Amino acid sequence: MLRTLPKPDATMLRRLAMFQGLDEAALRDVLGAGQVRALAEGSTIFIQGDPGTTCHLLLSGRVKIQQTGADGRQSVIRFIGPEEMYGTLAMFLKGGYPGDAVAVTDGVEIVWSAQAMRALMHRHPQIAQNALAMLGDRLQDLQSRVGELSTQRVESRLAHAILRLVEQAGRPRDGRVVIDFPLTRRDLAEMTGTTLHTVSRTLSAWEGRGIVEGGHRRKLVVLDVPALKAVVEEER
Amino acid sequence: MLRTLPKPDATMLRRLAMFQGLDEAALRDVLGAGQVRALAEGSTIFIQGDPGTTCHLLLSGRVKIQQTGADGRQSVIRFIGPEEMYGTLAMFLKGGYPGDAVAVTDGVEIVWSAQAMRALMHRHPQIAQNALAMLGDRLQDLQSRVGELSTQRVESRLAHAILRLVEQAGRPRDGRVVIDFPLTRRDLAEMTGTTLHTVSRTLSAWEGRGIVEGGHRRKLVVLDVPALKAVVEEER
DNA sequence: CGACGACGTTGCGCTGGCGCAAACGCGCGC
DNA sequence: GCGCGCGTTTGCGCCAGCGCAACGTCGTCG
Repeated sequence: MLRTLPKPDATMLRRLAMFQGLDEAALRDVLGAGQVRALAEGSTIFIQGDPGTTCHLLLSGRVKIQQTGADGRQSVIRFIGPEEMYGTLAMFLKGGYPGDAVAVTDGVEIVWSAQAMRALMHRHPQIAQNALAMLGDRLQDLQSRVGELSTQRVESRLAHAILRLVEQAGRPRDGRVVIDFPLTRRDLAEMTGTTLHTVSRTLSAWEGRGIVEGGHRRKLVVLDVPALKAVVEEER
Repeated sequence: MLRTLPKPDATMLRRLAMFQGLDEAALRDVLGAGQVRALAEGSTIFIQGDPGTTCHLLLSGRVKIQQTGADGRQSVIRFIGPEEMYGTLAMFLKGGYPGDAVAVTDGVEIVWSAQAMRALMHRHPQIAQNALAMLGDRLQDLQSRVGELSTQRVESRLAHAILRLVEQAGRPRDGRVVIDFPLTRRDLAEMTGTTLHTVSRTLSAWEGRGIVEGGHRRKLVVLDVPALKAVVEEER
């Protein structure tokens, strides 16, 4: 598993927000500083609280970031898809990684040591600028979620969460949208701040109305995206 | 109001996380690029959605950052106290300022244009690094609040919010802690994602138990900090 | 191939907290 | 000094959603 895999083309990095505005040579420099490795489904990549010593770029597969609160309650912070970075800010945080990272499917990623990334940022200040902009976006996103959590009701929040997943990981397939990685009711509950019971009930109701189709685990099919959007908009 | 006021000592900046690790000359450079100005109670400093063209450092007084959601619902993001910066990330955000900033008391601040701040970051890369670390902290804080909002109940959230205020703006006064800037029940409600009714009820209850003392508006006195902490910890 | 375990579904009762509504008190402006 | 208005308090009814619990279903491993 720790065997080094062949590296992808440096031009791939150009698509990433993190490496915007870098020239060819810089991209090769960036790529050269990282290690490619495989991720096995279910394996833990880093653990909440550990000092942030790595930066990750997922090439394929899917990774779940989850947090355990002081009271032991879990919450799912986000899902990472191909060509997304994660664990990047931990190197700047006193508390280390803010959550656990677990591979929910097999996958491949590039890893940089925090040291290497710091050196890269030093050699190419544009990266730090980009990181700042990305963090800003994340912050904004989180802030909107705070607003959402406190004002919307469960149904809206769930609809919103699923729409995010559709946006990020949805695979259109003759009119429907398929989210085909292991996504439990518990995950959805922890993403929306509710219980798996309520998620199950709501999803059942939607299934009855032809909005979604819940395969039993590891698959969620959205039949009617507009209907979900309607649920989000729904005034109380 | 737009009259330029005398600038404070450059060494003051050294206390700020944003300017850690800068030498004397750099601090003077930073200070020189900003403008000092007065803030009148009730005045609006910037408006949600406007392009982020300024960075602010509050010297005295108190500023409230609030957000209006798509559904028109308001939420209070945070309160700014002396020696805190705000509006700093808006220059990196596509959406401009993420919220409105309103002075809740008279005050004095330093303002930099986004241009000037960008130039400063370019001349002193350490500032960008510091900004990254600060953003990271903010992100972490927000993430914990997301968890809190979704799992804790109103009472805990309210207690937590008040404790934050005590921490940040509390003035110890013979055993009690006084928060002496205009803080309405509505503000507290919008900070904790509840209604002013529930806040009022809860505060009344606490008043009965000798935990707080609610002056009618513009003042909140916390008599028993440990009791509040106990409320936060309280298992369901 | 049978049993176990993880995940999902559903019913039921309870309650925290919201919406509505009315009354009150403090401070401000006239 | 008087009245008006904002902020607050409090009562009441209601319902979304949680906790508990039992049951169903699928995948897996011995």
